[in-house]
Amino acid sequence: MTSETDKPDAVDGYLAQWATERPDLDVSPMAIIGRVSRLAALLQVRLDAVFAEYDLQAWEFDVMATLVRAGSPHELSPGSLDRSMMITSGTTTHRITKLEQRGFVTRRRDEDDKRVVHVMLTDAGRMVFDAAQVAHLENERRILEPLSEQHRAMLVNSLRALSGALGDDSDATGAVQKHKSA
Amino acid sequence: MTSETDKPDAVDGYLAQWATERPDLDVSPMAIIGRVSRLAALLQVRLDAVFAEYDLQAWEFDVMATLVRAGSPHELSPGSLDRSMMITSGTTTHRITKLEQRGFVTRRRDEDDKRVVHVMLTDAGRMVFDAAQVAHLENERRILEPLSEQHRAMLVNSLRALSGALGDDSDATGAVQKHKSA
DNA sequence: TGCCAATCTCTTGATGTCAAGATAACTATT
DNA sequence: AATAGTTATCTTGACATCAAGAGATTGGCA
Repeated sequence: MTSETDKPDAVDGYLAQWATERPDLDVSPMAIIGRVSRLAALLQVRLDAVFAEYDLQAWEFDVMATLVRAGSPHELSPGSLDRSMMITSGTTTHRITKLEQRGFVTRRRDEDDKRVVHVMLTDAGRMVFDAAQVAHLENERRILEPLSEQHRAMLVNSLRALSGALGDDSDATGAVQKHKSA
Repeated sequence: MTSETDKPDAVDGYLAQWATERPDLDVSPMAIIGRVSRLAALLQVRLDAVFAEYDLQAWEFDVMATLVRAGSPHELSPGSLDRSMMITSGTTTHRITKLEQRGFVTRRRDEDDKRVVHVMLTDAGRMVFDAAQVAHLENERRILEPLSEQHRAMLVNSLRALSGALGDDSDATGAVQKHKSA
């Protein structure tokens, strides 16, 4: 089931401990799910280090990336940001306020629908983001550099399959319904 | 590079947006790193739902799992828990205190070295954990059920390769040095 | 037209986490 | 012994996040 060719990692260590302590249990799903969770945490540390060089938090980069990705004029409503970033509306308010204080985004009320706010990236925000993004992508490339082309292709394919198992299709804007298990 | 056989997921959507907005940038690393991060968040929601059925937070399950995994007599020092769980000592203190209040663990000072504390799972804690773990593993199996055996094997192998790229070898007890790149 | 339900943003209070440092206990060297 | 450095745990203050709901605005339907 698991290849013997690769060096055992920390999750292999966990699995071995469980095999000793609870040999009656089948803990094999952890080989996938536990690894995804652990790898995400390890990756985050590496990504944060580069964001810090630009005096940015990962969540600040995230907000700005979402605005840039949206295309010109690089503005979205708080509600759209909620859904894109898998966070609650209170968190979005907080993030926008902080970024506004730093001069990276501005708030503007919609004229037609006065409930709506438009969050727009400022020139200063765009400049910081563009610089950070280049470094961020270099960092990501550096992290993946030890992987063979075959391993990268396998990762993309199998991770996409896992996305499918989780129902994360391409028109899922990012929203996640908590405690609503289909 | 990326297979065309699988249904596009949300990350494919992001990549397409970047291809439109910044065609000059090579954002292909996101196909792996972005997916791992997103999948971890999506998985966490699914795992939390089952923990909630046992009135447990994921971090409570984590602490108890670490103690059980350690083997009889199911006790570890706070420092060991820090390192196993990739959290800071302050967080560990808080977690132990909360679990102690719920009667799931006890603190005991070491007789020989009075700096040291032993955190031990209580019978009540062990009973709750054992029940939750069975449900948790069932949940993980259910999540992975849509995946073919081939996809699962690919996932394990390629994720382990990514562990290797991140230097997460089997004697990495869980400790992560922040901002100490190489 | 007037009102009710839906929509959108923001507020509040609680919680888990971290960084930095305080406190206590041990160890090695003199 | 005495002291300095090391180790282990806990404390403090700041902060990002969430759940729940408040406040404001809009749109549909009587």
